Amino acid sequence: MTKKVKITPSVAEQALIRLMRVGDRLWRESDNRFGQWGLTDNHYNVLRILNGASQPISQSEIGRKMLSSRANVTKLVDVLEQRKFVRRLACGDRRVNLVELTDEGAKFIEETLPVVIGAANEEMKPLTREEQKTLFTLLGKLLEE
Amino acid sequence: MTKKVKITPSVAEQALIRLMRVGDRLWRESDNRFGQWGLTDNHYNVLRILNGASQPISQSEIGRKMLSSRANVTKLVDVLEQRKFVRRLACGDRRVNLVELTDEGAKFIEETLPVVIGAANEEMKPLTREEQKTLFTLLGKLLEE
DNA sequence: TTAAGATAGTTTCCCTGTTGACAATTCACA
DNA sequence: TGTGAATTGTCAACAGGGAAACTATCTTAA
Repeated sequence: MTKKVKITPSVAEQALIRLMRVGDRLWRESDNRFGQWGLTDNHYNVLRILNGASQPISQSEIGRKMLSSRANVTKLVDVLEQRKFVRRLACGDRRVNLVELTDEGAKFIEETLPVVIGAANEEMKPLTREEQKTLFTLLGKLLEE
Repeated sequence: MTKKVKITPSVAEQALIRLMRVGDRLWRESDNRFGQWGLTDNHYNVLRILNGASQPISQSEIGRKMLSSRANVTKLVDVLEQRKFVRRLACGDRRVNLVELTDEGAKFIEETLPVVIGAANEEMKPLTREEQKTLFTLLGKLLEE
């Protein structure tokens, strides 16, 4: 038996580890779910962002909103465009591509939404509505710097 | 302007989205931190698991504890062994490799621990100790099936 | 006006992790 | 006892995402 390091984790660390664990599990399950439609979680994320935006937005803006590299946004939009869920528009600034949700993309979101919502509710079922709210606000505090 | 889908997210969904966001951020920061020592978060994870185990444990056991595929555990242990942080032992069952932390591995953990702990505390600073505890228990409820 | 710097998107290369196939070994049970 | 099923670790192939280099374009300031 070799030497071991005695570690007594603080509350902060324990909470942090669980956060990472839960997050990891959610990302996996989410990715599985979207795989069923030949997409990644991140692909869907782009669709949701575009659906939520009041106007077409640039790729770099998308990248900023989802913490993804510009390079990756290019790829994501590529496949979404190939699937006709999304359209690239030229605009005044010739460096930028504005991206817009197509009707087909909106239809896709509409059709898949029940599944996504159902999964989320199922996921959070172990918590009461009140607990979900506290969780929400606690996470909010962590998110703002 | 194309058609949009009207979405009014439930509390469950909102909490879930924040969970994924926070988790994602923590994994990124964590990976950055360990990159400084030429390791991945997951490499370090293996070390911590071995340090916490009372005896050498098999690779598949490691994989189970960290939700990683057997194939990946092979690679992780490969580099840790190359770095002399870890040792593979034969055992009764000739299919399995028992893995054990070396003294050098323990030393590495000991030296890097302050940084890791400091980062965790910094991360959770926006929450009071009480809030950290509630967060911890709420996540616990989500983790057990 | 023009030259230096900033910004957007793409491409290429690399790293990490998963899946599936495989060989070696062990287990279950007829 | 012996045969089919399960388990363990490894390898090859593949997919997703990041970083850096590159081009095109725009902005700023002299």
